Amino acid sequence: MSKVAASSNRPIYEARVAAATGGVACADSDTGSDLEANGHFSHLKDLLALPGLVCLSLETDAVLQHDEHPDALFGIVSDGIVGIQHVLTDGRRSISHLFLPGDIIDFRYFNKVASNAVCLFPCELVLVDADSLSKLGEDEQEVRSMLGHSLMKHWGFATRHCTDLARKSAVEKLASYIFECQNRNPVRLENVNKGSVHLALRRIDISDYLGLRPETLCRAFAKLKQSKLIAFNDIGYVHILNEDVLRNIADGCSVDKHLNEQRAAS
Amino acid sequence: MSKVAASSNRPIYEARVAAATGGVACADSDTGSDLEANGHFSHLKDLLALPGLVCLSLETDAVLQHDEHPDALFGIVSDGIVGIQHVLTDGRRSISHLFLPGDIIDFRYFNKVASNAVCLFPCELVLVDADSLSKLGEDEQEVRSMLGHSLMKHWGFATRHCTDLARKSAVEKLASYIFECQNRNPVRLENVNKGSVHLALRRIDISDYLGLRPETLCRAFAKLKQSKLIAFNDIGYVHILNEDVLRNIADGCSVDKHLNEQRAAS
DNA sequence: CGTGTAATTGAACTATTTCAAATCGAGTGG
DNA sequence: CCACTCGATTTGAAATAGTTCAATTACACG
Repeated sequence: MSKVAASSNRPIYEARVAAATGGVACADSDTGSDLEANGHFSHLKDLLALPGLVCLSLETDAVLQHDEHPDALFGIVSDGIVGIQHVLTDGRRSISHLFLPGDIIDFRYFNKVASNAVCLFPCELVLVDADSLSKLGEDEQEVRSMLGHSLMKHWGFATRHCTDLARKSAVEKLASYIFECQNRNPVRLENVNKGSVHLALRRIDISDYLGLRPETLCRAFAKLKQSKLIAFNDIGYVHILNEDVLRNIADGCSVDKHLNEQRAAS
Repeated sequence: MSKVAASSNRPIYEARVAAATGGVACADSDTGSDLEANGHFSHLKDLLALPGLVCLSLETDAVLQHDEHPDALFGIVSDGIVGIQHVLTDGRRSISHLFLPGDIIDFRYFNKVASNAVCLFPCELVLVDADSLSKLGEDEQEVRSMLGHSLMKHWGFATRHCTDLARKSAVEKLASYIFECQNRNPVRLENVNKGSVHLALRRIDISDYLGLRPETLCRAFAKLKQSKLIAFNDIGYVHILNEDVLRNIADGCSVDKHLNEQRAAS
């Protein structure tokens, strides 16, 4: 369980990285509880304390090569963000799925997807193989059950993301994404400034995730800002000013009506 | 295991319906093998032979009410198509996921999705609960493993569908959908006329699935037809005339270049 | 204080939507 | 068997949201 690379230049996950740098086995203080909170699984600490787990450190844009770790059953994202990226022959890119810290990447059918798992930031992954898993004894069954739940949860994310992509306008997609960040991001810092949501990704990645060009995404941000629904405070964070209206927009309540009202009033 | 309604006016699944009408327990001749082929699971026959399983017959547009069957762990679609449908407050509709005959709908996290499972055709569903499952004895574990695999497969479908929705043009989406039908549809009839693919859904449902308006979908069909890439034979079926080019389009190889070449040549 | 990348803005262009109208097809009743 | 009806599908023309491309600004880093 050696570390290949360390440190991250992002401020957001600093606390987590610091904890993880001490080694995964003793990451049961702070990181552990975050992971647990996200995974709804009480035995994650035991799982991470297993001997012989491989801990991967990957740089931004690194592709997760499953063939290099054929024994790995699943991987837990302990830091960074992994995206499932698909590139059309054309060159057009899209990100279809996100794995945030605490999320589990199930490798069992991974090879069936013609896309790559790409690190959108420097990432830390803990790989779990069947052998290590069997050392858990009677808890192994519970881990496998957790795997199933994790999978179902991610199927839900993917399904919801499809509804975002299918019929929503750029502004609606963005509003929906902001709430997705609010719900999924396990980072505790957001509790400090109430209503402040970390956007997790760079603009370009958000636009790939939402099926928009960066320019369009930028204009969507501008519209929400002009309409006084959100404000930018720190870099990478947005402050939700009117959660009700923003949620209506995310749910597809004739966006423009709301936006035009707001903009006319200002 | 009583049948509420029977018969379907669609020609496609006639064989299956006929087999299933004899009762699920004895559907191990034809239907069983189809289901098996789709589910990659060799014990489905044993599973379907379990006593006490609930067999649901649902009409078109019926919503699958999971609360009415709280004990059900999962359901196997034995006939018809179930779609996960989401309606925006606006009224805009989208279908984010499809369950075809042989597919397994996992109920464990079903309530976490704010969408409805809607029958897009008259459907037959076999519900499996934990009690019945435990009667399988040592095979139970294998069934649970199969559940995991099914889930992973469907996560893959959802992920791929996201890439279709995100950046592809109407024509590309349609081409992609045609191949999805070719791959996923377990109906054997398509083997009879080589190259003939059953489109599974009505135009309106395909358009909901692809995030397009019916008019746009229709124009996409027209373009593929004009370009001599597909032809319509029987109703609901398309014949693929140039699989290579169609696949290039589906993979996003600058559609219009291809289409314009083809149309110029005609 | 330059340098390079990411983010933003503007203006022309294009694909998709929208709305309205026509056509098709299955089922119904005479 | 044919006319009729209702819903699904198709076609057309105008409107619009998003893309494209080019240029500018902002920002982190050495």
